[in-house]
Amino acid sequence: MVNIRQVAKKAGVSVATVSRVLNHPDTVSPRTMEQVLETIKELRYTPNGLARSLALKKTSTIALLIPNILNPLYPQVAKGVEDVAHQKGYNVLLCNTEEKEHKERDYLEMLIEKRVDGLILTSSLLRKVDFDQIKEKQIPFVMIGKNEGNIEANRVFTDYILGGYLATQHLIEIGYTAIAHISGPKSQLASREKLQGYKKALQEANISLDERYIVEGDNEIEGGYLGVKKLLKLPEPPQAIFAANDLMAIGAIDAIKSEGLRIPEDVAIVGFDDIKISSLIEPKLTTISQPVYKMGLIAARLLFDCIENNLEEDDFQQNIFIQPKLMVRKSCGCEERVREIFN
Amino acid sequence: MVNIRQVAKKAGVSVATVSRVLNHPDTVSPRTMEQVLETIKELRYTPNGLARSLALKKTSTIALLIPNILNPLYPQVAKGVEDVAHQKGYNVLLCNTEEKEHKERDYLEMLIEKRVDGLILTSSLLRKVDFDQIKEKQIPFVMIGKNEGNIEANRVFTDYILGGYLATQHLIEIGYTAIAHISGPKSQLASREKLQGYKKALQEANISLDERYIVEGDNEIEGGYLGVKKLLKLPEPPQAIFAANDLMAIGAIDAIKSEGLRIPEDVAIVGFDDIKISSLIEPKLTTISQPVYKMGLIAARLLFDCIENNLEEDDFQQNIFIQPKLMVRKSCGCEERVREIFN
DNA sequence: TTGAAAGCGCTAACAC
DNA sequence: GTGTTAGCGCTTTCAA
Repeated sequence: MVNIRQVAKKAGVSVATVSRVLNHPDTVSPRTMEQVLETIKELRYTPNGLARSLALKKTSTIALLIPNILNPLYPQVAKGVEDVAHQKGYNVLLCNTEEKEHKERDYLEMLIEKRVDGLILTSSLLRKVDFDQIKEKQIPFVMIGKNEGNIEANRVFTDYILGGYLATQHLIEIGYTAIAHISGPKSQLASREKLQGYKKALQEANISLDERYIVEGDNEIEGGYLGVKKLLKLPEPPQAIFAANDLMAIGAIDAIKSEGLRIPEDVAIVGFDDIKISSLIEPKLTTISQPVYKMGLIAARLLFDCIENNLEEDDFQQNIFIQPKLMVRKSCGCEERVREIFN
Repeated sequence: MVNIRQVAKKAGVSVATVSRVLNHPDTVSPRTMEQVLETIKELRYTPNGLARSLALKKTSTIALLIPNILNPLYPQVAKGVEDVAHQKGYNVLLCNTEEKEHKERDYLEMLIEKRVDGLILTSSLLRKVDFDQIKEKQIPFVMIGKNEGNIEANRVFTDYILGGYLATQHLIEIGYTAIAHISGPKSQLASREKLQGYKKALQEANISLDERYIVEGDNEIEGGYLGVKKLLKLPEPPQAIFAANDLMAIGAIDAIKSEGLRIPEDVAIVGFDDIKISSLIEPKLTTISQPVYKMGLIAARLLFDCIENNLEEDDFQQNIFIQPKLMVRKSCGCEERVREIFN
């Protein structure tokens, strides 16, 4: 591939001049400018970004680590990040960690070697040592979602305790008392927080906790399906279920239907995430919404703030809190209940 | 950040030796090896991949261009690509082109500058000149899906004409004659091919084509919704609809329900893609399946073949054809019809 | 087995 | 305005 020297030679100028034409057009005479530009076109010269990055110590590349690209939540985050990155002239390296700590760490290593300008970590499983490494290498990073160990970092997150609380409380308000919870993997902080919110709501309403009503899922459709199958086998099956994410809620709905039961008449469901499909399935899913696309945007902007202003990590440490919101639709049986009350 | 020279100095060896330890461990004495490894750890040295890539003319990075990450089809492709890339020790740059030709071209430019080792293009809008550029720069690439102009390339694709044909033919077999089609943007080859398959099936069955039965959508849920609204206003609304993708089919179902009509009794629906959600909505969607995850895998493997064997583009030009498959579920009314026949 | 040194292609400080 | 040149951090050839 043709390089800057060949361009310089053919244009009858120095490499510095060619470089100037590309990077500081205003410092070069119109005449030379034109000449150089022309030979660039003639030779089909494409500057070598590696060399450029090496000299500049800047790659114009950031990385986005997500646990599972097949969960519709994350493409939304990715789009948010990508949108602002592209606008800023950056590329984004996509790393799908599959919720494997070692894979995430693997990636981290590769990314440091590649000298990415910044990192966005979602639902990270990394530990303090890993973050110490990132900080030592002075790589700006932003986290989406909280994680174990309460790492100091710029962070965009929603309060899952509150979310879990809101979901459960809504079911309680409607009038249910036998409320089950299909949680995500307990190994994840997010799952435990949602569970905590669930418990808090029950407690506040003086509903005693039945441990059999809490089943652990995998945050996938299948997990919701299996969870319901388990719950319905109980001597006293629940009247309502709070699923820790929409995917599991969808699986739950599928399972409930397969048992010949109706939603919400026989079993009410509330999900979490408000993925697009949730408002399109039958019955439309009542769920807790978190604006993930926006979270991606915000995280990326935060990251670029760090990158561009060369902020020390400790300077500004922002924790941006995103409020989860209850989206009332059909699956919770809210309407039926209201009708009942007013008739 | 600490560099190879500092490691060499502290370890009391030359930079060449440090480099050897990292890249050709077998050519170095155990003693030196150990020493170097130790100082590497001590100094927390992470090799600079940029410099390495510059010297090696190899970045261990490939790029994946997709039109719309929010369409569940593409995360599947991305996962396929990412899975094999990661296994090969490569990173993947994700580029969301939003079906904008200029954005795709923009990206291409950036990617060439970054000297990616290879490219995977899905549903590309690029033209011959762009591909000429890629070829001239000798960047291996694989295309997923056909595109305008019939570019010579390694390619993994499904026959959309056949897919459209299969979908329509199935509706005809069931007994429908008033069959509408909600197409994707006609500007896209894929949309036109599906339409072509639709027409072919009608023609074969001697059903005359009614142009009012063909409406153009946007491949999004909304497009399907709007399409149905338009179709149902016709003096003789269709009994069945073939939607060019599942997203539009889902929108269509929503619209049909909102009109108080039943599926498939009043209007039958067939989609295209078989995204995961299709088997979970009510009624379960009959659709044409293309194994996109596998297509991603295959495309990536093909790409790495080119990269690793340094194949000339013209050498081996593979066109891998993936068979679309009809998935019969509920939305087409197939069962009802069968029951009718046997009663 | 190891070291010296020439490149990889670019940027920017410095000199003219 | 423009050219010369010293890096940026690595790999690899060649010689020892």
